[in-house]
Amino acid sequence: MLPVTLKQLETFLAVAEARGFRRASERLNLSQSAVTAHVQQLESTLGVPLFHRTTRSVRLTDAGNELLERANRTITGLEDTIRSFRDEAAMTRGRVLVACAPSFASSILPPALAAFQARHPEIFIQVREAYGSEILEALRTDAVDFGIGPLDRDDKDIAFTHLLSDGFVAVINGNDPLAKRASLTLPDIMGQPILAMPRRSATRDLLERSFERNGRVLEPKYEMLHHQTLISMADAGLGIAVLPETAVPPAREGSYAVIPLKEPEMKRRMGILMARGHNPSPAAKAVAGMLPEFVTAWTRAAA
Amino acid sequence: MLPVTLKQLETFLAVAEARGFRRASERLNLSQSAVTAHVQQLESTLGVPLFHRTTRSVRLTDAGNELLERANRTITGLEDTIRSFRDEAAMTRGRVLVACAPSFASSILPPALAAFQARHPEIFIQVREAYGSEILEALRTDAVDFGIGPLDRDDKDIAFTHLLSDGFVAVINGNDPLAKRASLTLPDIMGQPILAMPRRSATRDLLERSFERNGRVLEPKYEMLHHQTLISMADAGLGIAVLPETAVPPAREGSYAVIPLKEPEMKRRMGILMARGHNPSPAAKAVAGMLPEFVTAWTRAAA
DNA sequence: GACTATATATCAGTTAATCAGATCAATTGG
DNA sequence: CCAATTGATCTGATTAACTGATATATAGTC
Repeated sequence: MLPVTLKQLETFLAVAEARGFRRASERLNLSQSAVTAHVQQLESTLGVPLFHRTTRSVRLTDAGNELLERANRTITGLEDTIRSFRDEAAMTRGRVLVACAPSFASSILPPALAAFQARHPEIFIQVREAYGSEILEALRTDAVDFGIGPLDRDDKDIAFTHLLSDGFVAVINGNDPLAKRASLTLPDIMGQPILAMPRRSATRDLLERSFERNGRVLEPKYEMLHHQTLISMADAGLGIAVLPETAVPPAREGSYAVIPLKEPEMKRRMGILMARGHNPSPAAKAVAGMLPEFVTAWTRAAA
Repeated sequence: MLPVTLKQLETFLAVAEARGFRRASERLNLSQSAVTAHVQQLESTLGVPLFHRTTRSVRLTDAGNELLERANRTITGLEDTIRSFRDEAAMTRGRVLVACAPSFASSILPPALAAFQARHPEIFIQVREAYGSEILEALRTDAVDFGIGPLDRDDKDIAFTHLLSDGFVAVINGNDPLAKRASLTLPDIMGQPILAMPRRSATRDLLERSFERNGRVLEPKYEMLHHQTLISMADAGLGIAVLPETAVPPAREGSYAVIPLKEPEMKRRMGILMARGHNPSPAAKAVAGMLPEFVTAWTRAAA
């Protein structure tokens, strides 16, 4: 353990600058005796006198001059460090990495990020679109600060904060006979060509399991990576796209129909995923913390 | 005043290296609760979490990694500083500047310096030969650590430590009638050609004042800068050299005679001169401190 | 599933360090 | 010569720091 304290060094610097113990004590809001004690402690641990003192003048010794330089560097360095970390805490600095499920990334996240960036332009936010398993992997390796996605199964390494329960919708060409229905069931669409997400995605998994529970096998006609592609294909009358509702922009007049899929209930719980024991930075905490508000705003707008 | 302490930083470093609060506490000879407290204080003042903690693992956050670097630099820098000053205190480093009267510099000082350098080869000692007034000037401007010379008059800015009382001797050619005398008085030599030091020297001053008190004026035949020159000239029969006894090497067989000048007593008190309020470095203190021993050795040898 | 071992967090009590205030000695300027 | 100022020193009181016991959580084991 180091035999000096920062107080001693700061006192020393103050005495050197103020050229007097008494003046230094006033500047430090300390008693003069404390200043004397600190300097004496320093001199004793270093084994070298630091000041030539008479009652009328205080001058640095050669050793004192050397310490002045070194101590100044140390103290200002520490001040810089503290300031830098406080900036990060005040979120005028820092970076946040998020792994986000594609549906959320394309719907609710953008306005939330825009609002955050408007208030904290210095924070660098990086979003990576990822499927459920990739999100968990990224969390486990500390590659991201937190994830946004579905909770597959309870994982004791992952803390889950619920954001919304996401239903599924069917997207169909406006002229399709089914387009007029207020809601659809799985049997309604089983005969139709299905446009689905690729196998790796959690959405696809959920859909597949629902088919299996109803004694069918999901055999998509097309398998597309991007939601927008699926929607465009459904709009073109190529089939029925089955997508999480968050992934589908509200239908414009005279275009495709968006119809909720009911029976069986296929809900996936979307939320914030964080590695248990992961201590989020202030910026990460702030980003995650503002999400619920934008979720409710989005659900209100969709209704 | 800085809101962090070195203890906190050291504890943080220990936890980071030991990857655990408990192991760190053992390494620091501290209780685990103290370690926890220190880290929490750091996190609180910086506003940023430093560790991801589970009961099983302690990992640095991004902020923690940054602090690790900075704190390491700070701590090792301070350790270097302390080591450097301790080296100076242990006199394996340092420099000493001395202003010394010529007589002392040519007689007692050399063996003393040799002995000191043998024990402390790393200390750089610089000796400047100087007359009394020059020594005082050097002391007042902090140009030297201490001086060795005569004390002209009491000066409240100068602290004096007595080393020896230096008498005067006459140096005469061995065949001179006066050479057989056991001692001489001022009237004995007043008729003779005098070989004396230049006007600026304290020795010359003292001699001049003694002549004046006896109603005479000192009119030296030759005025030489170096003691050895005066001695050689006296040896050659050119006159009587009047010198402080410390300035004259013991006479060799068959050469010039060295005869004490008595009546009037002309003694000058030689000693260590130090600016009052000047805090000598350990090395300077050591050099000054070993002088008395060599003074007694010299006077014993001369007797 | 219960149990053990191990980890950090928390709290209360004690200890040690720190500081303020008064006093002293030394020095300077009026 | 006196008043004012400065640094050193001492003592009592306050504050901060540390320890030890306890609580809580988790991973591994039988």
